[in-house]
Amino acid sequence: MDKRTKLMHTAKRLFSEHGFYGTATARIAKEAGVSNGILFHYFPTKDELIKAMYFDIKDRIFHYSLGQVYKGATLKESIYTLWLAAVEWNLENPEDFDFMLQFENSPYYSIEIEKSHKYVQMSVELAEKGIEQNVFKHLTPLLLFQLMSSLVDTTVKFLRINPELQTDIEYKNRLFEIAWDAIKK
Amino acid sequence: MDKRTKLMHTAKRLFSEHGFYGTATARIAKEAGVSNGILFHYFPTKDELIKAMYFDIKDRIFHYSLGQVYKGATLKESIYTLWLAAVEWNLENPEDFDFMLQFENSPYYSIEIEKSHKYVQMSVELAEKGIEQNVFKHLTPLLLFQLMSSLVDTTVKFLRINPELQTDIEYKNRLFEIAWDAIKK
DNA sequence: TGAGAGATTGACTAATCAGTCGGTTTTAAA
DNA sequence: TTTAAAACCGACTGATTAGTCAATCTCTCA
Repeated sequence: MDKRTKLMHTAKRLFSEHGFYGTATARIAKEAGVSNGILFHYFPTKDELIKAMYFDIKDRIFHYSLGQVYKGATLKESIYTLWLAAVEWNLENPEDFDFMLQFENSPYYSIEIEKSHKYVQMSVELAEKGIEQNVFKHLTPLLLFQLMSSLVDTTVKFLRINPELQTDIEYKNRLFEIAWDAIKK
Repeated sequence: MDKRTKLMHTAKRLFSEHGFYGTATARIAKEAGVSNGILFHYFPTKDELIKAMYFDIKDRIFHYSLGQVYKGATLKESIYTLWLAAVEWNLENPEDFDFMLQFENSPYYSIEIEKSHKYVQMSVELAEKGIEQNVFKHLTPLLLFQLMSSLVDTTVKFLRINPELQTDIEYKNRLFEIAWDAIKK
């Protein structure tokens, strides 16, 4: 693993555990087993490191999710697949999940950053389709996406403290119905 | 206004603007117009200050909300009243809202802290009632509350970037239906 | 082989930070 | 009026911080 990746892994772990505030750059470098200088070689500032990590995580969840949906699926099937992919990815990557929550609720975050990512753009397009087909409530597509996202987050938080339910696909389906009922007409 | 309150006001503004990380205690004291020492007289550590602010905000939103619900209301009416109270309170107190989002998604937060507050306890009791009456989905009461909360947050974020909709009560009712559909059976 | 570019080091620094402390003023009750 | 506690001040400190830099190493390709 190259040092840039090592740094991001270590940073993710420390940030999710101690927050942006509680994590010194020197500590990241030390625990990653690299020199202090190389951190600033790859990431000019601590903020750049944080932002780079955000885009890296979004990229990974995007490619993971995209691999799951298939062409012939109905709208509800597609939404279900994306919902489930998001839930499971976040459960399997708890540090990424914690990092994202912190980042998206910090002053770093803005609506421009959110809109700039393909993952959001794809989801918004899907929302538009659902509205056109009169399946979704007639609301701003971006809002529908944000509602879904926040329900995914809440679901993940809940399944994290109830791990015995994580393998119960029947229960997960019931959790999906919450999100579906929220946006469907 | 006493100095303790002044400090909390200033801290809230600075934290919501620059985050916990970006706000020095010395700056809080300076902009509050008090000495550095008095901050640590009232709050032994920066963390204590942050936690005290959390409980203060929860208290205020709790008393505000409680004043709105009336005895004879149906379950849906009560939920609507609480939903609307939360949305409007957060819109009117954007700094409190930003602070809460940051806090609740930071490593400071835990499920124990959440459960410890009366606001949460009251909401959970209401959720239990809804489940008993077969009006809500049969899920953990705490989960139903958390779902509602996250939908309130998303709604507030949305109304913040669309201020022209903030006075449109008809539109707000449609936004409430999202949350209602999510939890109702 | 050699030259140039990028990767890597770790000691270093200037600034900033949370928290302390010795002392003064204000408050309120006795 | 006395007294003691609480409020208050701001200079101070030791630790920590993000970020720099001059030097060395490693890789690549001509």
